Amino acid sequence: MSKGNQSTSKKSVAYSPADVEDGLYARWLNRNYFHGRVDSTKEAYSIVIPPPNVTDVLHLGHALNNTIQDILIRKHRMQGYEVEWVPGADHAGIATQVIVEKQLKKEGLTRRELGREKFHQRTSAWASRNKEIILGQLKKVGCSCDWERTRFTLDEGLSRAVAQVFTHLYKKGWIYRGNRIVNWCPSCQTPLSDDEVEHETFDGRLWYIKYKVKGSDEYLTVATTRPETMLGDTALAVSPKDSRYKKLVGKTAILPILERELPIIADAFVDPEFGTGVVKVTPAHDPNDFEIARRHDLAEINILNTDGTLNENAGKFKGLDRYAGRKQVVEELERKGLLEKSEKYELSVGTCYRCKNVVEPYLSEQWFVKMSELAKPAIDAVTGGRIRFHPDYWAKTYLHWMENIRDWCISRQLWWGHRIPVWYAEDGTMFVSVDRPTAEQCRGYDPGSLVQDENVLDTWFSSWLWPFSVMGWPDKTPELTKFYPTRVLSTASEIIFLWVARMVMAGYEFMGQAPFSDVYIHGTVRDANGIKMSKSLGNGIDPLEIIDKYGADALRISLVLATPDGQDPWIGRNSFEVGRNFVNKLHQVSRFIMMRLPGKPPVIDRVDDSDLLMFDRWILSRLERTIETVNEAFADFRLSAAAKTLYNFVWNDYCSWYIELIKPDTPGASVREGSLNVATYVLNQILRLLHPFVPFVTERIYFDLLNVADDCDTTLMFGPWPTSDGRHRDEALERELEQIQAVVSAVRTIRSELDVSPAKKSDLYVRVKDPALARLLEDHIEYFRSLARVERLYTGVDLKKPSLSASAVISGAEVFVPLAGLIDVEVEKGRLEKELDNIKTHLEKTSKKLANADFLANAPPEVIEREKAKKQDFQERVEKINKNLEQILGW
RNA sequence: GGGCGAUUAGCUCAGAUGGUUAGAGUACUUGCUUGACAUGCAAGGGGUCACUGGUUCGAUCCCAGUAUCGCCCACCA
Repeated sequence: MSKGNQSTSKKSVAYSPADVEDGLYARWLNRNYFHGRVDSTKEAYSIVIPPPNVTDVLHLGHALNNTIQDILIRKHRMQGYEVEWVPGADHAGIATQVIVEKQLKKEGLTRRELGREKFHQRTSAWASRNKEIILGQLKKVGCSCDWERTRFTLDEGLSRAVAQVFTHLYKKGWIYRGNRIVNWCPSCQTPLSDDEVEHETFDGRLWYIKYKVKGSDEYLTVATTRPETMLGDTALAVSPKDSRYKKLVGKTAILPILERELPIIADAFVDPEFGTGVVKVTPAHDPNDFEIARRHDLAEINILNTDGTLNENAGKFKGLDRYAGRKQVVEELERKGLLEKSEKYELSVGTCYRCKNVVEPYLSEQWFVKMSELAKPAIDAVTGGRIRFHPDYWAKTYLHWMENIRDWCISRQLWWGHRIPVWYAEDGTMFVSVDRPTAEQCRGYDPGSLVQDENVLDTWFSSWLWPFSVMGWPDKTPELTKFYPTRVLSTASEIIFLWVARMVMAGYEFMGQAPFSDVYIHGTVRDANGIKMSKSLGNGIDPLEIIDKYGADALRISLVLATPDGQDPWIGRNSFEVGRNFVNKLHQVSRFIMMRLPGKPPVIDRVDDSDLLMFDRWILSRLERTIETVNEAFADFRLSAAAKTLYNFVWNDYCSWYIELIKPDTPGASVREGSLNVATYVLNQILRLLHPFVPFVTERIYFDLLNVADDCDTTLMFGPWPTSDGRHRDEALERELEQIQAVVSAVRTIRSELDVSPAKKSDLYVRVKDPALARLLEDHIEYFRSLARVERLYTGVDLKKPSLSASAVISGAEVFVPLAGLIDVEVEKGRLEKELDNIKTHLEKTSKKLANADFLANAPPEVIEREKAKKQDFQERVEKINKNLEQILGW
């Protein structure tokens, strides 16, 4: 066989996730492993998925978020909890409607032409298609959701919950209908809640408009960023404290163009320091002006149509778009000499979070939820520590919003969503009821003649109920009893207000307790350049593409490793190689072990303590330390740290050192039985610890290790999860191994720097300070012989340096490798001088410290002792290196 | 205007009641087809821990300020 063929045949031993993942997932599903049982006696651990919007297929952010949840779920399932992870999707009111209307537009249709019924059918079909795609994606990622309990925010059950909540709050007086200034999106033609508005900074202008004072030649100048709104002015206002304008209060000004008479009023809202100190009052298009108008009983003139064009109140500007209207108003003012000036002005304007158009403050009649009472228990829950944020600084953000909470505009002039459960009689009488009012409920009216409110509810009005509505509320279901409250809510920071905060309020109001105890806030996924991934920028990465190329396990562990706690991960396509390589490494080391295993079933769950050699005890000590660190990290929701700990343990301690140390020198020879047992035991523990992160490859290896048929009942999924009793922890042993590692590394460095072929073995001389180290090395030379390419080992306290040998000085020992004919004197000299410089620097630092009387007087004794020991060590090494250098010069 | 976070190797990030020779991955350089793995092994180079002060015997770590970047909140007409 040619070399080329060999290398291709070698490639085939690489782990192939595509051959493993789908089959295992189907198997888990078939066996119903993901289903949470309400009649279980085990303690419950539940999570509800943040329901993805049906508008989008999953992106990397979802992959990350759901991987995090799956890790928590799988770990607790292994720990013996009765686990429930409720999946589902959100109907995403505005977002979905905007997309479907765009599709209609392409076909030359509008939703009105189609009619409400047909529009709803069409949207519904589109949404459920997307929902299936999304749920399929979650399965590809490996999420162990309870698919029997999949929910959709528009499901019948959840819709009943929504209507129930509406009527409940209405009866309490916490839902009201009123004329208020709302954030109106002229493109979506619906109001938005304050939290759905995104503020952006724009380069705008400030126009100074002159208003004539009636019966005089005086003019008042008013500055505005939206000159077209002057068409809706119903007053001018000044500060009551402003002496400049005192005499004008009570007089009348003339609105330019429309020539309407405007009262000049005094209101404390006006800041005399700002602008000209005079404010135009446009009650229908500015929230402050609206308040002023209410105080002064002013008229409210709406100048806009719902689509953002000017209406009949705009006079000759009627029909113009708001911006065209602005331009023409400015031009006309200029012609009339009523525009004093205009200047550049940076302003922040609200935009629609769905369609990105600039929203208009707009007076209309809408439904609102009064929030102040709802917020109280939700504030207490966080200040009282019953709900914890991770990282905890998000609690501040949450509390700041809660403490300044404003009423929530919940009605939307859309068709896609939960219809408001309010019915009207012809005379305007209103009935609020979960279902169409019965004859009894609307006495005196024919129930059939009642007309339901045309509008729907904010999409968040259903998602804020999610933690209990998915479990069947308002019915008292076994699911609610067993699985409410949930444990953890995992999400990115963007929806803390829109969703998390509101869920807490709903949890207290309707269930009497918090919906979860911990809120895990992870970062927002950014691309390799730090730009937020988004559809519109096209910099997103499709998780399925990554799964196809690298596998779901690689996707998962790579995401977790790349996501620092609380910070935004920067992810490029090659970020996933880290995980792919790691998964393969795990697969390879398992192969190594399995190749050595005798035919009989291996012992995987215990070790024989009486049959342990040094390295066996060492890896067990390291394992227990790793288990402790991982469990601590989980307790603090530091998943990335847990993953990193495991990554390092597997790759460095287990593969690079332990396996290499127990690997027999001669090819094909068997590994010592006791060590093979330890290696297998540790592998089993590794598989368990890693299973939440990389469920597929670990389960696959587990089957192979036990050599079980695919249709057996074996699985890692139900644990046990590793714990440590510290029985094998041995610090002294770990120190000893570090000494061996230091010797091996020193030899490797010498050989590498002097360019010695790995094929060539060499002798090793180690001059030790403490005979114990000599014994340690002598006793274990057979284990590290091949790691350091050692032919014969010589040790001793007074060992003579062999001639023509390269040297290295480490703590407590000198290492000599005789390399007659291979040493380039200059290279060796360079090496030693460099090391000498390095040690000298440290020696200086330490000496300086110890020469400082203040240090000696104040530092704790153990710190002084440590410094002294360091100083001595450095000193000895400097002397030794110097000696070795002298010798070289003699060559 | 207010608040929050970040600033450590070319890049992405760890780090510690304040005393470690400041680490990892990646990229880079060199050597290696070694009977688990080239998706690998070994070795190497690379850092005034953003800046300025302060506290301290000692600061990359604590405090204050500055700068830069990012995010959130806010009725600056």
